[in-house]
Amino acid sequence: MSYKKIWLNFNILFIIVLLHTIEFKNYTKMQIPDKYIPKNVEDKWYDYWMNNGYFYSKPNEKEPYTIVIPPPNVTGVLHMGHMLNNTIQDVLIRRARLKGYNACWVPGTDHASIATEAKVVAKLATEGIKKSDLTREEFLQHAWDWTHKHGGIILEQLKKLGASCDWKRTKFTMDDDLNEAVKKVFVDLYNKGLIYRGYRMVNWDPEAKTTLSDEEVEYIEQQGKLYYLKYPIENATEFVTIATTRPETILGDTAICVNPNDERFQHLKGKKVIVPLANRVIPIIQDDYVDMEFGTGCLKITPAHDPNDKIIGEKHNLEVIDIFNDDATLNAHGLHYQGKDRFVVRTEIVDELQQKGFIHKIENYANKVGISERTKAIIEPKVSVQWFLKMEEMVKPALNSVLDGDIKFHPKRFVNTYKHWLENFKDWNISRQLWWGHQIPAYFYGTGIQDFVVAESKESALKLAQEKTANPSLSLSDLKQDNDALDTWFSSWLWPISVFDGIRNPENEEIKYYYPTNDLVTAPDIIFFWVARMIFAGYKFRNEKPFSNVYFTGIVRDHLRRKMSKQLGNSPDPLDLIAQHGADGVRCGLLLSSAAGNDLLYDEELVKQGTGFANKIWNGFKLVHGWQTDANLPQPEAAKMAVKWYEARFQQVLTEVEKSFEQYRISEALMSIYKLLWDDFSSWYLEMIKPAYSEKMDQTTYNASICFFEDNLKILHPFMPFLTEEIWQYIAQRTPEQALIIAQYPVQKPFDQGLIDHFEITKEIISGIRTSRKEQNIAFKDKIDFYIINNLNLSTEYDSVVQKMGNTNDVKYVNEKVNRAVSFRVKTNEYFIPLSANIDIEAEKAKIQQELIYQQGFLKSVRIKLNNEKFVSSAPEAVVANERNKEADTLAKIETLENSLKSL
RNA sequence: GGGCGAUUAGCUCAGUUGGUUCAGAGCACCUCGUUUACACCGAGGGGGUCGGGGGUUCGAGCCCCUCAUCGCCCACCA
Repeated sequence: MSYKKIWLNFNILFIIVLLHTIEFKNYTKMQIPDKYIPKNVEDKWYDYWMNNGYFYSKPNEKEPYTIVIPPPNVTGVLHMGHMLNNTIQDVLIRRARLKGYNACWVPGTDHASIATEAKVVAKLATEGIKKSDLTREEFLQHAWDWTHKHGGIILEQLKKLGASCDWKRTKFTMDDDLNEAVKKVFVDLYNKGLIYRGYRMVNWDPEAKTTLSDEEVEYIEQQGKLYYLKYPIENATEFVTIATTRPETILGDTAICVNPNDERFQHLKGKKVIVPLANRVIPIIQDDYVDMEFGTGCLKITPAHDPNDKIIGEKHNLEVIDIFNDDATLNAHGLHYQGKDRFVVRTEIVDELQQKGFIHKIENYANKVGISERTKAIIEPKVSVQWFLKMEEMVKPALNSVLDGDIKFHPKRFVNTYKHWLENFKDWNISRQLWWGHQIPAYFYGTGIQDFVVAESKESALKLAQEKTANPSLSLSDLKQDNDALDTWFSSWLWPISVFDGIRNPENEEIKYYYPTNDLVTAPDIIFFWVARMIFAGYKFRNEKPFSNVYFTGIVRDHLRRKMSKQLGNSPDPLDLIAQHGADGVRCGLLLSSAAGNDLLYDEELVKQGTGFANKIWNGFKLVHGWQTDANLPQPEAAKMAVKWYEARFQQVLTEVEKSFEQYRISEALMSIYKLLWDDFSSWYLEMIKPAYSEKMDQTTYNASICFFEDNLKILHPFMPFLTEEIWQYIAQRTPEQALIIAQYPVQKPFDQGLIDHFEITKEIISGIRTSRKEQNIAFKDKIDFYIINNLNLSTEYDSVVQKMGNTNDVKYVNEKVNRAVSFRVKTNEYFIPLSANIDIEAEKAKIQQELIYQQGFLKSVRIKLNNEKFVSSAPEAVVANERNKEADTLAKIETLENSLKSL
């Protein structure tokens, strides 16, 4: 044969082999990728879920499980807080879906009145357009354009995370139907006398030029100064010295106040002082509000710009002089400072006062100053006519439901915060001098403060106005709708009801089916803004709670405990993170360390742990998937035990997971599953049943393993939806009805605790073998002999497991110690591994000696307890019996050890 | 100023009505190891007087008092 022929034959042979291989593979199982690469599969499965409509929900015969999303700002972008929050919601929803509930997660966005308006104003400013140059309609057109351009991006981002929202239900708080709900509620509350118009001290944001609710004001400490000013007493040469942090407001002063009990100022009674610079004459009044200890004991009263001064002013019928324009520049009352900003004026007026000798002294002084949550502008207290909602009667049911536990907070401690706030709640200022929002449905027909009617439409307003004025000739053009918009929260407090159209159509099928919702997942910083108000609304408009559980997430911080923020640049871009590590990894990473209400210290290591976990599971699947079976093979003893054990262990963990979820300990649930799959399933179960290299597996074990794998995937799916669906679909060809996302969650069954306990002992024995191997430098691949002195008469059914996992020959039972062997003890049984080489007797002795010392010490501590009469007489019987058992066990163990020592 | 919460291993945290060896988990760390699923691995290991002090109890990480430190929320001291 020539070389050419040989070469040709070789080629032919090669081709035949190759063809055979290809045919063989097609014939058996799907080829699976060697690595799990999230970005290759995540979009595929999300589209699959969407296309098959698994996220969609409509009322049916099943029990509903409902969550309404905390609607993010419509033009917002996803940040780490959203990621955490929505991951938790998705876990809850997916789990409910698997458990057979009709799971409904309603997504949507909030118009975020002040935040969005500020963005639009800023955007217009870059184009050289001022808000004040536009009509309301023109401005709103810009706002809508902006909303359409940026709105909903955040919802698209949530899809990348795997959020299984019912997207057909997506709502926006300014949708027409939601707007109607807001109007209806406003009119209703007005007609019941709960909404009123009042002239009150409110928080004024000079930047956004609107009022704010008390909750929208944050207080920050500021290093300021305390100015001591001298006011000349009328017709005298004397001065009265007052202390103030805001010298510019002297121009609005309408009195000086002292405490009536203050001896120092008795002679001033009935006198008057002259306001420096303004040269107005104002009275000296007395009120015990004044703290005699603070400052000079004299207080200047500026009713227009200080809430307390306002109260005193009302009490003493003082004049109110407002010195500011809407942008906090001074108005005509500001004399020659008119038109200048309040802080500029502060500096200048101090100079002038100094020059003119009105300043006694200036001290450094730290005080708190209120700033706008949104614009960060310093709040100016100001009196103006605004709309208010009476809260008094709303509070009671809302407080009771939480105190009674009808609505549960997780963690519980937020109940205190909630209670304290509700007990001190003042009427809610609901009007805003903004355009972007729900316009107040009040219509003015005159200029008087009460010349208005409230109605859902202009047409019905007209009728009311005609009746009220007894003027039938009043026409639509005589009516002018209130310019103000409502506080954002006045629409979002209806969210759990309005998304199901429960305000306009209280009897509709959807609201009756889905309401009350089950769980609310949100950040604690909006407990007052939103959570409390939804509870108010629930009882007010449905006479029922809006949800049963509130899960408060923590704040996502970096590893230095700094809050993640754009400004600091310490927040990773969530989408980059997902692209890089996969949604499952990110979800896992976020959940692994986020107990409810605890802040989460984000660390990329956690995400890596998540991806590592995904990889581990994938590899386990590769192993199982690669096994070839032989129906004629009997099931090995070790595999039989492994199957029985894993069945029980799985059930045990399933129970743990249920319990964790009941308590909303979601990270704990994930950790239980993590350990089950990594330690129990991969490190123990799979190793126990794994056939030797190139050998086949029996059908029984194989089938059981596939079942276990499927059950594992089911319980993991809520946490890692993409990976689990991917593997699920590789395990078998599935129809859309058989997708994992809608599979049936494993059913809880009783399990054999004794079996698990016994296996724990077996693990200890195997661990003992491994330790001995290590100490003696015996490689794992070398098979060893193994002997037991079985004092406990443990059953031998686990011997096969020991043999396999310890790589030993048949386990041999003996009555006497084995010579030339190392030994270890589990419970009171003793185990021996004979050595071919000489053993180090001294080392062995030392080891036993050490164990002996520990046991003797332990015995001593047990006996101290048992010899204590008071312990024996007052401790519960079970506890005492336990101590006696410990004593007996320890004695037996000590005996064993002493014998060993002797025999050496 | 008032209230709430925290302080446990190098880090992040569990520890459920005081009682089984209760001082734990994950990560990190150290040692050894390619036994073909996985080095994103396996086996083994070290590490904490549970913030300090006092008290109650037969028994305290857990209950009480007190001090210290940190965090959060609320509040009109000019």
